[in-house]
Amino acid sequence: MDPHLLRTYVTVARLASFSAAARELGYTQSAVSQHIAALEQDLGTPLLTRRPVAPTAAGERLSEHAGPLLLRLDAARADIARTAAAPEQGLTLATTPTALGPGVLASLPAAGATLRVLPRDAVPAAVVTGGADLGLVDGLAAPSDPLRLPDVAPLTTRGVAEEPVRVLLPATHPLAGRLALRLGDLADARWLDAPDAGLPLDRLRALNGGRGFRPSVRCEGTDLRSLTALAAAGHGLALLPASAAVSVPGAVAVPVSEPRVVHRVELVHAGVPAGAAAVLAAALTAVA
Amino acid sequence: MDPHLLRTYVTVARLASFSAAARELGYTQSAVSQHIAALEQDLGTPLLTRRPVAPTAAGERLSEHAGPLLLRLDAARADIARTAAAPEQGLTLATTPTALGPGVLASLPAAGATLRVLPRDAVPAAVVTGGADLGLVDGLAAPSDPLRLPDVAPLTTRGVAEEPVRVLLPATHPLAGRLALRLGDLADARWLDAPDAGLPLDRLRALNGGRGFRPSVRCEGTDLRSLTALAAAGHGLALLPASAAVSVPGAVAVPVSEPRVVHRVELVHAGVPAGAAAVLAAALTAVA
DNA sequence: ACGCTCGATAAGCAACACTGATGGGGTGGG
DNA sequence: CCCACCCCATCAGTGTTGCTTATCGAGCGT
Repeated sequence: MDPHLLRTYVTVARLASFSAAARELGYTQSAVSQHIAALEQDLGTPLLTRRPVAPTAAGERLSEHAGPLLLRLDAARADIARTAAAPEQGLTLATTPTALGPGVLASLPAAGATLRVLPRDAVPAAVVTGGADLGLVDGLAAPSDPLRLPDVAPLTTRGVAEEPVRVLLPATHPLAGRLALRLGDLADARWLDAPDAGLPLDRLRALNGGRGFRPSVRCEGTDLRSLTALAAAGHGLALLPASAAVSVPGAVAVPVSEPRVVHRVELVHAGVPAGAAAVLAAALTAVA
Repeated sequence: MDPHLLRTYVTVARLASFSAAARELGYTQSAVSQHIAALEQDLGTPLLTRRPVAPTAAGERLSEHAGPLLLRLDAARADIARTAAAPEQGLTLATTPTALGPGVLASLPAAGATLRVLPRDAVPAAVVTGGADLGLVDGLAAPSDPLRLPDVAPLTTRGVAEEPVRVLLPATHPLAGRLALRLGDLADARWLDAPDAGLPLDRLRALNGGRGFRPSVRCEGTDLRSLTALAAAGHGLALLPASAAVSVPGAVAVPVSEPRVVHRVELVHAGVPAGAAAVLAAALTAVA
């Protein structure tokens, strides 16, 4: 289970082609073929069907493991590089789009920081691999409960902000006039599925006992404006933090009364922040 | 970052000796020396001080990463072996000592299953590496909230049981006569530290805002009887699930009223349980 | 001062990991 | 229908790697 073999396996699986993977990795096709053969011999089972190239059941399992494994490997390497030498360059902050509430925005420095808006899972990854000094992740949680994060590497988190959530409904929706809504009443509606933009549909489904919250349009990317436009056009409902759920023409944002969940933002960093990162971290947590 | 190099690094760090690690791994001392040198060159920084052999700061970081990394590697290998061929042998159930409540015990089959009582962290590890078909882990949680588990590999969990917790106090303790106690009132007392037996002192401290709950005697191993004996002898307090906190002579178990936490037991398994494992899983979850 | 142990280093050798070339199987165009 | 093409598997060749044995210098206890 050499990491190199793992890396070629994932690219082959992704591109569904030995030759294309070889080109991308800078190997010959022969080498890639031998890599896969070595992996299959090591694990004692075929991982890919040839012609067409597709993962077998065992290969599916490996695909699921290989990503986090390689990520953790990079995280370890980055962590060590970080402790070995802290060059302290320009500060970068990775964040999900919905984590940028008013409190956070207020405490950003006027200049000198770069912001990377990423999908939800990519934020911890960026922080552990050194792609960002600090990260902001958000999610739904019971009040004052911590978020559940993938522990790709040792991370420390601190709560930064909590705010109520609202449902974004088209103005024509029968419940659009309500002052507050229970999520359970909307379980049978169609919901927008936008995992990159921080809309955790599976999380809602879990809160509801695994039922309901069927997805309508799936929306990839991290742009919130498109999402609200979709909701206004009646393509599905969306659950957003109060500050992000602005009422645009054609849509209204109604507070959620039940269950008692809040939109929570957490600051995540690897190790102990130093220099400019420490200043920003202090400013961000002072809001809370 | 070859896994082999990682493995030799962790054994060298653990044994604090190149030669001893070489003996344990079946290499020559020279090979181990070259392994470490290769790692250090790859990462561009010294990892160990020689004479005496001890990890540097970078080495400490690596130690923290290497364990989960190797565990996940084993988990991937075991997972693939599992999907490739399901031999379905004798069923083994890994469990923490305090997870074995009355409900769980009642639904165990009369024979044919083996039980492995392990420290808390070892249970998920055993399940993902195939050392056990099912696992039972326990911990403190808000009612009906899931536990926080290390995600060494994709695991599925299901709640099995919840029960109130009690504090085990020596009979001579000033609060021993109370009908119920608030944990906050006991933050300044000395507590038994028994991580293997499922007494999460750090978790209590976190609930209390990071303060208090100083450890007294540290008790390694998974034996609950020793723990209650220690508590009865006045060496420190212990927080246990109601069914485990039997009142022995010299000690009383008092319910906890605040904060509202329960002792929760979860069934954990990798993939979809089949055969005898599925039967046991169904029996266990039927209790909940 | 001596002997012992520990880790680093040098040299040798076998196994490995690539490359380039070749072959067989499937597919689409002429 | 057959040929040309693309794909992956396999083979032989070669430079590199990874391990071993052997030797050395340094610290430590006697």
